[in-house]
Amino acid sequence: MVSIKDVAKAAGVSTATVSRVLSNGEHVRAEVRRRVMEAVEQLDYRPNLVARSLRSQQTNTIGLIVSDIRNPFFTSVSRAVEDTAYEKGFGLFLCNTDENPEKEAIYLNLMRDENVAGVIFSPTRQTAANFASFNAPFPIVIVDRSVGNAEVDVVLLDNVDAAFRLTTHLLEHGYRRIAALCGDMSTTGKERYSGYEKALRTCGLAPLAEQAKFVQPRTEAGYDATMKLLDASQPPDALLTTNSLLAAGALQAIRERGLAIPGDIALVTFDETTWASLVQPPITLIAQPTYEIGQTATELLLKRIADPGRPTRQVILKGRLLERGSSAARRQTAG
Amino acid sequence: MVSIKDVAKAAGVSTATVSRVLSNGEHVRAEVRRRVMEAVEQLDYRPNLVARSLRSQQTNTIGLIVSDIRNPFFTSVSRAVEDTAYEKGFGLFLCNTDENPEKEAIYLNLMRDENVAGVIFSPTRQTAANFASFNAPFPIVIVDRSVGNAEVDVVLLDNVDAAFRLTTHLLEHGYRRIAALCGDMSTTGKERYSGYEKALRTCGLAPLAEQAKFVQPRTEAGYDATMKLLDASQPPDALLTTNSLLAAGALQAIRERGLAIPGDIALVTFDETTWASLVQPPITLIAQPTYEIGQTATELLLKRIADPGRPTRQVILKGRLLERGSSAARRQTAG
DNA sequence: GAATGAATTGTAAACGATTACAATAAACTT
DNA sequence: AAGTTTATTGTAATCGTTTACAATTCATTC
Repeated sequence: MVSIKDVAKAAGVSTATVSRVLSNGEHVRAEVRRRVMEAVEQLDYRPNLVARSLRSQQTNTIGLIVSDIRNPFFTSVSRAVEDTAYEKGFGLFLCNTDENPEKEAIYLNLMRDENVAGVIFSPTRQTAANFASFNAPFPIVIVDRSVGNAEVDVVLLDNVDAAFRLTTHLLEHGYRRIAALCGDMSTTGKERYSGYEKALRTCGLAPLAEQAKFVQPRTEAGYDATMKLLDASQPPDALLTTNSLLAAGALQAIRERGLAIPGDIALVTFDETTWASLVQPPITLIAQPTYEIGQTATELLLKRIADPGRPTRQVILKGRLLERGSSAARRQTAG
Repeated sequence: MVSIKDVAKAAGVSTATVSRVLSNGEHVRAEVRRRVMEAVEQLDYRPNLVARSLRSQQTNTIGLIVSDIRNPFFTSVSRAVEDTAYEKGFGLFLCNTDENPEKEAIYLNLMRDENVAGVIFSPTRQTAANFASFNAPFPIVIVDRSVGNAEVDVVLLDNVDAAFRLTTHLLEHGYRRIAALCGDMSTTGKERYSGYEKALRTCGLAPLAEQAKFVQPRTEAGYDATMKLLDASQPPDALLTTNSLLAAGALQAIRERGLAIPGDIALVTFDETTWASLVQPPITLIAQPTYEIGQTATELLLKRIADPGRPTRQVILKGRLLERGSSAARRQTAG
């Protein structure tokens, strides 16, 4: 493997000069620069990034730590992150934590060991809670979740507002017994529950204790919880889930019980997916600007890497309510 | 940041001894080992992986280069790769190429610069064709695609067989005018076309030229191509697509034209997705063992990293045909 | 008890870049 | 023309490890 020494020798200069040419080209005579570039071409020299990192104490890699890349929300965010990082000359390190605080800690440590330039992180509530006490040697941008009072860059949806609107939409369409299935590991689930509750209270309703559940953000958990709701003595007339995995499970359960959407029960959720619009009836949902979230988070991160002292920023984005068939207006009944 | 020197000082030994304790613990007295470990604990020392990489000329990072992580097939594969790598103490570098040979080259070079231990790669046909000429300084395992005659580890589906079975399934269910939409950037698309054609010929049929199309593996392209097929003077009575993106586009088009599945046209495809089983009717498809593919590829890669001289292996997996409503038996007609 | 060998530890040279500092040359000043 | 800048280049230290080799200790053997 050809090193900077070989280039220096070939060009008849010192390694310092080669380095200068390659880093910015300044402080070098044009003629020498030309000779060096020629040698670089000739030898097909490519700087060893590991050596460069060691000496300069910085890498061109950022980390992305999410619960599961298979969650369509994170799939899309990750693509945006990778695109944006790529444009700016950064590589992407991917980590799946399964909402497991231990894996989160392990990966954060790995990021430290790898000396990444920064990390985009979607933490569990648990980790988010004592986030302030964790002082990483690299900048972190939080996505999709919120972290107590820590001074940190954040990009996330206005979850309370989004859930409020989604619930209000149901209320306005005549639904009254509205159940909610919320993810139990993230602040996101909690916040969306707040919005749901607020909307109900605004109409003088209270969320029924047995109808608002916090469950693991997984399809199977969505299925199980929905089955229980449907089999209750007073089943809901509408169901709100806080992510697409829960929604998929809920839909399966509803289908399995032979119930009609929205005739027997309405279904609304968060996150646009391929299936939500292909299914009959298509699902009403709050679409998050996933690509924008990933892009913004990456831009914030790169800016902070460039200028660690800059003031932190919290970017709160609004969701877009896509009204579709799964929550069509309810025929007026006695209830 | 605490370095190995600090640990050495604290434990009253040389850095070499600390290194020995941390690497395998051999050739060190038990008592000294204990002292060193104590110092490590005390100082919360973590080895700098960048320095380690530079000296030992190897990293614990592998690269994953795919066209687009948002393709559900790759989403799932990537998760398996990350899981398996994580278990073995390796990190994952993620790259999206958009089936663009230039980006492929750029990322392969980046992997070289980053000195990754190895790469799992799903190349375009173009790159696959002159793969033999590209000699990377790291081992590569190819997934999902095949590469001419190069001696290299490969994990992929038996595409010809899978497409043959899928097409035969259609034929057996009474479909005769079977069109195919194949991805145009990969060997996979070509191979699946072969299987499709072979099945037709076995029945004494020939694929109609205007009905077998190679298109970009994107939803929009699937939509456009399907529209053209449906608007032709002799539209097909069945449509086979070679991946889930094309299938989603095809389904949209069929819906938009108000046609019934499978009454007016059957639809079958490759790759299990959330939507394929939720949609009405559910879609008949060849399910790939995506997790197994990612896992196997990673295991092959790690084995080759450990032993570069080992013989290469080609793992050809069979797809599983899931017969569902979208290809239900056709009522016998004059045709 | 000297010689031999094994086990343990330290010294110092890598790995391949960047960069502070010194050295030299060239270009201005006055 | 001597002194002062300024621009260009090289020397060598450095980043934090690993590891070849030498050195030391200690037990074993004859």
